This record gives sequence, C-alpha cells and structure tokens, in this order.
Amino acid sequence: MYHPRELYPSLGTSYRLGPPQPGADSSFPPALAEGYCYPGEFWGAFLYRDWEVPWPWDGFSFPTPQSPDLDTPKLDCFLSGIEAGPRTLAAPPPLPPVLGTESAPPAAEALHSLPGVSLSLENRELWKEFNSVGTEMIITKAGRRMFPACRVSVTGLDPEARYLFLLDVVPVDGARYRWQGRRWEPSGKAEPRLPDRVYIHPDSPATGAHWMRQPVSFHRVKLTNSTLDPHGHLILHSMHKYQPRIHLVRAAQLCSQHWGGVASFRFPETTFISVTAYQNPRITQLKIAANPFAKGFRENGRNCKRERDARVKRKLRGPEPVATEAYGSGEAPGGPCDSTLGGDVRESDSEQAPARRDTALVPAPPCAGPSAEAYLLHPAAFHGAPNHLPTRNPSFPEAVDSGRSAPYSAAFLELQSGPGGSGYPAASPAPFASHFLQGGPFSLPYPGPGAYLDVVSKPMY
DNA sequence: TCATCTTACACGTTTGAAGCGT
DNA sequence: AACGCTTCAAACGTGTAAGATG
Repeated sequence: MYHPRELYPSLGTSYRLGPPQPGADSSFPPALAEGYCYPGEFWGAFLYRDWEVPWPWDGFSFPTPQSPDLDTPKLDCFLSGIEAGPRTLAAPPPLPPVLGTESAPPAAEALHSLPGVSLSLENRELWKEFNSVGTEMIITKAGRRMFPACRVSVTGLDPEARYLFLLDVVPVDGARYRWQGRRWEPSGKAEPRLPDRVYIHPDSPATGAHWMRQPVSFHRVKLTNSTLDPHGHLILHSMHKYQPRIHLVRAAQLCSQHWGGVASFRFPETTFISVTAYQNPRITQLKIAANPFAKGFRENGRNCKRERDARVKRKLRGPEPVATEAYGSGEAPGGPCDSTLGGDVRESDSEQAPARRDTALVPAPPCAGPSAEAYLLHPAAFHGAPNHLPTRNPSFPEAVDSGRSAPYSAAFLELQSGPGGSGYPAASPAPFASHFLQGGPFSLPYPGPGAYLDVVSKPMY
C-alpha cells in the first residue's frame, strides 16, 4: 500500500472529506439517515434521527445518542450526492451495554437508496458463537486481521450495474470497557474518536452479477491501534466496543456524475471489543479452534501449551532431541469456518490477485484516457482498470506492510477534515465526489482496490 | 502494584515463482 | 510458445509469554 503523499506528491498532504458546508450548495438532498432492517425486509431502507416511528419489533426503541461523536454516518458524504430512493422509517434496536448478555435480534441495519437489495451474514453462526462469549478482536501496531471476518452474500442487485463494496467500523457506544475477570463492564468514557477509515473491497467495482455470484469476504481488513498508522488500516481504540458496517455503493454510470445509491448494513452479532491481548480465555479457545492460522495452538499442535512446556523443559535440560512424535491433524471441532466461500470454494479464492480475477467482469471504463476530472467524479470507473490508474511514484518505497508484491497495489487516502470536520469546495459543481473531497487539487485519485479510504476524518486530538 | 501494551517467537497457512511435462 | 500442474521457499497470520510502560 502506498500513501497518497508518496503516490501523488503534487497533491500535498491534506485532502478533506466532509459533508457539504451550509450555504455552499443547497441543491443536494439531505443525507439519508441510517436505519436498522432485517435482511430482506428492510429494503429501500430508511430511517432515523429526524423521524420517530414505532419499531415493528417488541422491545426495541429509538436509540439515544450517548456521545455527539457516536455513530456519525461516515458515508453521509456519499449520500449527499446520491439520488435518494423512496424512504420508510424504522428504528434501530438498542445495542446492549455488555457483551455476552444480550439477545440481539438478527437484524441488519441499513441506509438505503437501493431498493430490493439485501445482505445476509454468511458466517452468522460463527459470529453468534463468538458473540455469545463476547467477541474480542486483537489490534496491533502493525495491523491485525479480524476473525471472524465479515462474509456476506448479497441479493437484489442489478446484475448489469456496478457496485462498490465498502466496510468500516464504528463505535457502538461512548464507553470504555474493562475485563472484570468474568465479563466486560463499562469503565469510563470512551477516548476521542479516531479518524474514520473505510476499507474498499478489492473487487470493487464489479457488476451486481459478480457480487451475487458468491459470498463477499472482507477477511483482508486489518485493525490497528496506531493513530499514526501509515498503512491505512482501520484505526481503533483498545478496550472499546465496535461494530463493522458494510456499504454498497452503486456507480450508476461509469462516466456520469451521479452514483446510483447506497445501502448500508450492520449485524448485531458482529459487535466486538478491541483489545491488545485477549482477556477472555474462552475467546482465545474459540479463535484457536476456528482460525486455521492458529492451528498450531490446538490440542495436537506443536505449539499447544503441553508441547510448549515440554520444549521449555527440554531446553533447560540440554540439547533438544529430534522430535519423533507426529503431531496430529490439528483439526478441532468447529474447523476453519471462515475458510470457505460459497460451496466448496475457499474463502481465499474469492479475492485472488488481479491476474486470477475475472477481469472480463470489470472491463475498463469506456472513458477516454485517465482524465483527472473523470477520476475525481467517477473514481469507481477506474477500479479494475489498471491503465487508468495513476503511476506510482518510484521514488517512494513500498510500504513495509507487504513483504511481497501487493496483488492489488493497494493505496489509500488520508483525508483530513477541515475546521469543524466538514465543508467542501463551494465552487465545485460536481454532484457527488466534490461533496466529500475538498482542499486539494482535483486530480485527487481514488484509492485502488483493496484500499482504505478516510472519510469525514476528525482531528486525532 | 496493577492494567495495558509491545515485542519476539514458533508454528501452520498462503502465495507465487520456478521447474517440468505435454 | 503456450498452457497446466507440481514443488518449494518466503511471507504472512496466529496466539503466547516475557518484558516494558504508565
């Protein structure tokens, strides 16, 4: 991955994303609000903040914002330029204060101007298993993958139209948490919110047929606790509760100035607490049992506690004899649930390097040449079209993050908010992109596939 | 002293280049 | 020359434990 400053030094260091500034241009519809909907039921989504309507399910009520920062729709910037679809209203169920005690409904939340589109969590059972214990996600300076990863299947897309799949992670509440030996409990106020970043699925943009053909996996997303993270990973605070959101953005016409709509989803069972080291031993066991990368820590693995202890003892005694004991299959009940995609297709096969991608599904946009303006207005049109991507500045080394050549040449933008965290160039007439891009030359490139994007960023501190 | 974070480590998995045969 | 298959080494992704930090 490359930093935009490295890729495009002429652009300077600050790109700002934000909703339109008051008075700058009032010709756009207000941002759609977020809503909660059951997959398949919500369609055409809708909701909240400004309207109050009865929630159709017992026990749910309108949420009370616990923090002014809380749950700010990062993609409002996207929505402000989108042709709004029909609206209905629904209210999100309240998120439980403490993990492991909730009985959250199988609801997906939505933001929506994509009627008929629904998303279902493919590995819901695994998520539920973790959620029943209280999911923890390790965050490290270098970035750590999520496990379980978000894997969803989508229906209701226009097979011919192109869509972007995005993922971000938002705080669930305004509290900091603490492991009290047996469970998580709130222990004070949350840290100031960090810059919002969005992960763009490497296949983006692709046709609706492509997205619907098989489940969409976000297993490459990495979480970090480094506020200065140069790799573009999603930045989280440790000991805070978060929830992933998945967004679908329709690029209505590759070369038009309008995007066709947005749908945003989240699933209650994907809530997790970010940690730098696992607190709940049950979570550790679940991860070891379910994550193929942790096979070495299973009962029969050489890295299991018994073997490790034995190695330490042998080390203390003297030279270690050649190990003759065959260690077992390492297969634990439950298996690597996240390693499949669709029927017998492995998850990893779903996000192959471009060479293996069905590029026929994502032909180069019919635009003529790498017009900077076209890029700005229709970044999605440039995804999957290498010839249209700006050339990387060779004077900057590749990010340390990838020892091997990055299959997607992933880049990301670090887009900083201006004063107040909002605003956009009043002079820009573009209906979509210019709503959230501000402060820089308009040759601003869109991050490549598999990249991260900062949106509506706020000052770190 | 305690809670939290960082780092090095060993191991299993994944990836892609190289080699080979057709 | 092109293609497909196999092999293999390097890189990556894990959880652990010791030590550092505040």
